[in-house]
Amino acid sequence: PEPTLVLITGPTAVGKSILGAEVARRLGTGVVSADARQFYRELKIGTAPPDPETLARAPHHFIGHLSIFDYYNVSLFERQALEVLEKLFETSGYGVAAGGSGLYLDTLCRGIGDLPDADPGIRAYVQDVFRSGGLEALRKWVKGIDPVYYDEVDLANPNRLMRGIEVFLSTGIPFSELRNNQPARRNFRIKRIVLNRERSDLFARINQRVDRMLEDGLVEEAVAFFPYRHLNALNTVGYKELFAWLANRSSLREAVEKIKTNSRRYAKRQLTWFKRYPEAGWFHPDDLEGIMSFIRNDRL
RNA sequence: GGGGGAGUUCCAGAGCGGUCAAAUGGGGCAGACUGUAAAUCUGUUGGCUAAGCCUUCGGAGGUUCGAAUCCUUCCUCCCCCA
Repeated sequence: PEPTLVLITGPTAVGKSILGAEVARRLGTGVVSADARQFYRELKIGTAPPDPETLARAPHHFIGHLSIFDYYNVSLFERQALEVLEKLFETSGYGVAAGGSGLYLDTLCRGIGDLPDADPGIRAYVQDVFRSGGLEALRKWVKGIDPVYYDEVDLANPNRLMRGIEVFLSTGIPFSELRNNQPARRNFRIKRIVLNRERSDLFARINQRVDRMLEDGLVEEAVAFFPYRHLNALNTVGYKELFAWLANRSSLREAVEKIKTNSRRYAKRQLTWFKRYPEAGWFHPDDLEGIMSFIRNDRL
């Protein structure tokens, strides 16, 4: 039979890790984490990685496999994760992917095309142009090298504009031509589970989790990484707000509140993303039995 | 007790006779998203039988064709002198 990839996703703090580990345990397989911040081994508190007990329930992959100094991207993740999944499929016929990074999960399901990795030098150069010339400069540039992309992009979004430019600069081919929108073929079935709970409950959990991180030493962790605050891995909720405080741009109190509201917003953005899968099964994290039967029901 | 200042839409805070359902920011809500993604970006935010109408700018009166904006009075806060 075709192997099955069980995707377990949902907003931050909903309870993905524990449920994902338990589901993997029951299926006799392992967990591929799809959390773009738990990749970094140095970030031990602010990214809320699974605790030892959870990790012990099933083999986990892609948690702390990177350093904050490493370059990484979704495509790298796609290749590596697919490899791990193949092995999991061989032993149990199932694989579990748990995490809240929508783009990473999507890439596992449908691929992301084949483009050269970003060249750090080129990226820095394009960023310089943005810094000095602003959005206008980027727009003009994109319009000149790739009018098709210009008509498609969100012209207010610097990152999107810069990506198009960066790709053109490193390949000489317009981004709009290189981007292929056909989903990749996959040799496994996908069961998508979205975890959710009442919003008031979710938000309360988020707030509590932030308080717990603070007790666990989030501030100390942020202080330690302050010198590296410009690294992409540290442009992360929980750290960037504390960096603002450390740079004297806010009070500690304000920073903590900011962490909470930014986490809530992140959760909302995730929910918006997850709403696009009509085939997904939405469950409360406590409904383990419902989830297991959804996974085992071949007609769904 | 005397003197001065303030009460604005969820919050902060502009407005100081019409162009005000009311700037701006925050928060909320909704959304976008194929290589930075816990990133980045957008929209919306009094109600309705919606190109129109209704109810809002501490309360009550008043002036005016017309008030959040002027007057009277009441209530509540803040500051200074005593």
